[in-house]
Amino acid sequence: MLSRQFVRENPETVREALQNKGVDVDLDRILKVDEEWRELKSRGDDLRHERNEVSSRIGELKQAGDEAAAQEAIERSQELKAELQDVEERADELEAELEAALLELPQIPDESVPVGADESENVERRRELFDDVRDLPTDVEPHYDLGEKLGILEFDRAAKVSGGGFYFAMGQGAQLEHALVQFMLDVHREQGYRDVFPPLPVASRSMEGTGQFPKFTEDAYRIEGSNDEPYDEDDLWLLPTAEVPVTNLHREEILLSEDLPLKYQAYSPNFRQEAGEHGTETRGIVRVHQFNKVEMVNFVRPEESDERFEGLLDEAEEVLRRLELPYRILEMCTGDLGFTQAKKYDIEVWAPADDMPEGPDRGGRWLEVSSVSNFEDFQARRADIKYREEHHESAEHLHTLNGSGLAVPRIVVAILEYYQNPDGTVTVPEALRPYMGGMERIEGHDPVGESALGSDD
RNA sequence: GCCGGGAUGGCCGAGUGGCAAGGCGCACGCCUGGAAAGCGUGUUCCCUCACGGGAUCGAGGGUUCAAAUCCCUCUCCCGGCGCCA
Repeated sequence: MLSRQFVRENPETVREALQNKGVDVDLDRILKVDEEWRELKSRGDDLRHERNEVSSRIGELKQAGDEAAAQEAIERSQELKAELQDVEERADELEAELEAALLELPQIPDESVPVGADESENVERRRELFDDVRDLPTDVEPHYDLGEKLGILEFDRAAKVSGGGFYFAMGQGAQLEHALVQFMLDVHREQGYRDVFPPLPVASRSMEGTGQFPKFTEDAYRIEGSNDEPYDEDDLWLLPTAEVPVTNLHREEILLSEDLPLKYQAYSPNFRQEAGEHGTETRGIVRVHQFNKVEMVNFVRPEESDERFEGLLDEAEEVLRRLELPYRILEMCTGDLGFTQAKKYDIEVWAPADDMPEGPDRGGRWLEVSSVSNFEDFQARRADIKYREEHHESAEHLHTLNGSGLAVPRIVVAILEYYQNPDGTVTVPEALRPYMGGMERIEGHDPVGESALGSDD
């Protein structure tokens, strides 16, 4: 959320940001409501001032035993009360409208962010680990076919049990998920992160604190009731990312300067409805309703957030460097920045099987496995998270950042495809072997059940 | 789930209808050869260029000229009982 004062004093900056982000909000209306509110507020303050004076006079008069004068003052006070009620009711309405409107204003992009209309104008910053790629089979099999063939991914049974868009990881596939999670947590722990295992249901108020709500309710899983119905601030939703509980961990708190920078990492499953997202680009486990992810969340001093942003990117990249998976870094342009973000990088891993139009020249495609964002004070203001530099100073909003480190299923896709061997087995990346009981290759499992009888392989 | 007790500033803590005590911490000043101690000032948010004013005692509503204080609803915490993987 932008501060009222900032919007009031920098309307042109806000207007430009709205345009660059492609957001349509009636800024003039907000400015007008703010001005009217301030007028009413100062009128109300004056009335209240008078009432306070009358009120304390009543106390004095009563104590002095002057009942007649006291009665007169009480009548005056009653008049003021009625007048005050009028003014304040109107002021409260305006303030509520103002607050609601401010919640819908997006973060201002950082000055350094390239201006662009949509994702086609994002800027590729660099590619890593492409100098010495593995020898791949002539035809790399897509992860969904290979995964089923190896008996480590189950889609039909997941659809039976839970519905479309879910998957079972089985046997060595399940081991791979666990291994990746533990491996990532170890890497980030070395980088100074403290582990958090959060509650999976989060209240609406928390979704608002990180900026998912009020605009984006349709993608969340609501625990009770329908998404179309109005919600209360303590209604529960399944978390779409651990960013929500972890950032809200310190909601309405004041941290001390010695606490900062504060680096948390959280493994959690993530739940997203992904309405309407079906097709060849999302086959398999590329876009599912539930997936594992390790998320890094940082709380920092405002002056440190730029530097921490680059550090966070490097911390996420470290996972791919150790897994030896080729990837690229993409910087989002203004039009592709999310609602809450001032600046954002995506890390996209190379998945060589399916050739996609937007993929690299050598074939395959890019899969976003991490999104590293600087929210500056946008979330901190919504969630009211502050810090105090010196104990006697007043508190100010700190900066929050986060980055996935990383999304597990898409890493599974990259491993199944990039580490694929001509015989249909998959080599386990060396860094991961200690987490897989020393396993060097994923060779899969025999099928289970009647459906296995007619299969010819 | 039932019964009881709670929620006051960065922290502790008094306050049961009439301007929210006191202590700790922190900062600055005085004092001192220097320090400690001591003394003084400051230490929430909003409006205002400022002077100043307003709000604030878990949240929301009510009673009253006036609510931290009385009444109602809710949230969370603590204790006891019950149930439970």
